[in-house]
Amino acid sequence: MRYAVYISKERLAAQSRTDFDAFMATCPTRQVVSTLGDKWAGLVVNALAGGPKRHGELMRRINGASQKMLTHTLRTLERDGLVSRSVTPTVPMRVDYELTALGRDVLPVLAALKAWSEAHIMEVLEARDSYDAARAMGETPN
Amino acid sequence: MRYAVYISKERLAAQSRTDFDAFMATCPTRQVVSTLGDKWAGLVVNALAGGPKRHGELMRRINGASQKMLTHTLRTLERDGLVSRSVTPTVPMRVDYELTALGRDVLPVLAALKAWSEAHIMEVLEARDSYDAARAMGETPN
DNA sequence: CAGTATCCACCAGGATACTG
DNA sequence: CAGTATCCTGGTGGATACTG
Repeated sequence: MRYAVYISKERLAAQSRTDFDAFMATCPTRQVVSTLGDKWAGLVVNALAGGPKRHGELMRRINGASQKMLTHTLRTLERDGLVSRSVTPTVPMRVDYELTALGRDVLPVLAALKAWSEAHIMEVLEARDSYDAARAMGETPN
Repeated sequence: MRYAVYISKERLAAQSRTDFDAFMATCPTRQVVSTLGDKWAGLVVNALAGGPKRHGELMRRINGASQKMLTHTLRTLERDGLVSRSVTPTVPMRVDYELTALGRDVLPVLAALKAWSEAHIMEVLEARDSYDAARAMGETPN
């Protein structure tokens, strides 16, 4: 997910429902997944589920994200209307990020994704192991 | 979603639950999303929801995917145990792809994602519009 | 028909250094 | 503190041509 295929909402509204399957470029699901699927977005949204957080808090909480990517992820989420950004112009400045109503609305979906992943990750990993093992030796899938 | 960060299931099992939030590299959700989020995977799984399909059928159905990416997507899904591949060695050969039990199990999650996307895509697009409009003119977020 | 092989463009994302 | 700027890499994914 990672293609910036943005179409106008006018054009989208003009499309028939069946076109969604035919042309993925304009598929709403892909547009959403391309944001939510990007490496850190899910983590950030989850981190913000507990309430507003400052930039630094998120940095410490996410662990592994560079400021660049954290900032970029926050910008994308803000642009998509899932997160709001509020600046307090003190010195040093203070910036708080918070989920919008739309952002809070995604939480259940993310939770469902997370629940499924945790419930089935072992099966997936085992499938990978046996698949890889089969190729490793001379093509004997057993 | 797109980083091949694969860890052994032994190592995963050894981790405490809290580590999942701290180190995304081993986060089950990310592992699953990195497969499902990749450009065509969702479309393919959805296309297979209606029953087994041949390679050519999928090509025509997905519309826009190159054979390379379709094949690659199918291989990844097969490796992850979501799709099974069966070859009939006739001339010309015939290959059928089918969702496994695990694959069918993801459908509800995908459906939830799709439902949310279609329900809220307009809000997202509008948010993008006003965000972009605000930057376009001299920084007047209104 | 169902792939594989090769070449190539693009951009996500990391590292590092600097600013208001 | 919260960013921006720059450089650099590796992987994704498209186009095209070829094979069993």
